[in-house]
Amino acid sequence: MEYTVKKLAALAGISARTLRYYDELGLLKPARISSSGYRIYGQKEVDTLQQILFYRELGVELERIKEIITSPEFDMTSALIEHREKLLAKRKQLDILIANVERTIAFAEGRTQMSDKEKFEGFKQNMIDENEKKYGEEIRKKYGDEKVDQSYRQFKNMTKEEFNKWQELEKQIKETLKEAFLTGDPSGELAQKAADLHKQWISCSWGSYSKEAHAGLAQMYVADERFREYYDKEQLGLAEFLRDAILIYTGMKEK
Amino acid sequence: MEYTVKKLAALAGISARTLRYYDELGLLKPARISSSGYRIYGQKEVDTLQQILFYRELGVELERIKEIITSPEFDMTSALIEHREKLLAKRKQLDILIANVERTIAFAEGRTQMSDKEKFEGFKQNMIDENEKKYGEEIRKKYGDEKVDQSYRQFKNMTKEEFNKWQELEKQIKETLKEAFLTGDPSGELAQKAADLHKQWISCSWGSYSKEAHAGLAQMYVADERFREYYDKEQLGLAEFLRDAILIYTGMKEK
DNA sequence: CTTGACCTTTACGCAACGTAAAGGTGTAAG
DNA sequence: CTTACACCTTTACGTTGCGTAAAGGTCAAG
Repeated sequence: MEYTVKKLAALAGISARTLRYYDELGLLKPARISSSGYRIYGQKEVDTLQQILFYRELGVELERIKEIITSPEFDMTSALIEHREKLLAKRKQLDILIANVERTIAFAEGRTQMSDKEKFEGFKQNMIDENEKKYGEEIRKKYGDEKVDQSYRQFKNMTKEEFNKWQELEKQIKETLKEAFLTGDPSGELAQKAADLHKQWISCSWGSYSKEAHAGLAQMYVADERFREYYDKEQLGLAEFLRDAILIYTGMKEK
Repeated sequence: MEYTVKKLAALAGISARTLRYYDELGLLKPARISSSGYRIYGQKEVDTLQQILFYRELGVELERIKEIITSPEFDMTSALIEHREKLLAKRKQLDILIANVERTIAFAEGRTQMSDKEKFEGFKQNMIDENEKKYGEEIRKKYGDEKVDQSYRQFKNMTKEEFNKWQELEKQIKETLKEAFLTGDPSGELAQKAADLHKQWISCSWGSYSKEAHAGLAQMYVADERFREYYDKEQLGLAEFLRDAILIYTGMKEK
């Protein structure tokens, strides 16, 4: 299939000017020029344009895109896989923004508290990592946490001490779990310690404890993406690892 | 709390230049100017900036944003609700793009066919609404859901039938629960039906079932915000209501 | 053979800042 | 006390990714 500027533009949902501009930059040259000077694009150009638009969507500058796709090491398939990852990350950021707007609505209606910092959650691009690295926990402690904790405690109707213990346990579980994950053995000492910490953790919020409930929740950690993501975003496979550790801990699984 | 340019910029994840530019445009004026000529922002400005960034995120021009937020009919809460809708629409578009990149990967590997038109699905902006109106659920079913479901199924290692049942149950639980919520009685017939559906639901992903596990999970529904939000975003208090219904269903609570 | 929808190049315009330049301010440490 | 340094100010020009004319050539249909 061959396309003129207007036709390719219509197909891709961009303007003809954009295509001429891309030609001018040397980013996307037409396959050939017709006898009357018209730009004619072919199959290869269609695919390249798709790549360009993926990069553009992700906020890459046109000059940089040119460098990337004209590089001899450029591989279509691995580029696509990278696009996928980046798009998923973008979606996560969007999810944070949506959570933000929902929280802000609740705040406007007086249903909850909200710190100034929380009001801008999800806007920052890669600032997320930067902030974490630069200031570590400090900023969060200073502005956000006390208020946030307050509202969480309300829901969990815990005392401040109970809540602190709960939070501390959560941190310990994650740390122990990540360390245990490196051993690869869910029946090992570290993994079993994580499972024990996890038992204490759920005992905090449930009044009681039972092996069955614990094992059941472990299953849920893998089955339900709300939980799975929470652990897997730290380390892929961590949710599954925790499940196995708990199943062994509760005696629901051998070895 | 009062902020200088740099501090507010850091809070919101933008540059100081941007704040000065917004001042220049008359989009966001500081609350006052210090004796030495410094811009000082207050609480009101923080909230306005949040609004501005929501609009900016949605691609609205600064001049237009100025018109909107300085309009006498401007209502914060309804604006936020609109933001939420737009952001959800944006997420839908992103989902289409993600489905596109996944399809393109499959195409590059020769696992499927793909038309030129399909290669640009998800790039176009307002095409979203058009697509929704024109094809309704069809496109999503065809491209989006199937791929998404596939990856979920992998993690849950369910067959397609099991997965469909699981999804169907989830929908029924929500519907029944919302209806039951209106009666206000967690021991009533509808609420108990929801609890029973919920039992079936967890039986799908856990191999087994126990009352203790079920009751434990119910506690977690209120204690853990990951779960709580899932139900409370439908209707505030729904998570708590479900917990009570399940506790009664499992005989862990009287009345 | 004319009309209208396409195509061409050239060129200026614009939004939303980034990036210096040149200078004043605030405060903590030597 | 002053010196350093991180902040603040205004002014002003630069950049990216196009939009939008202007002035003209091309092509298929009626």
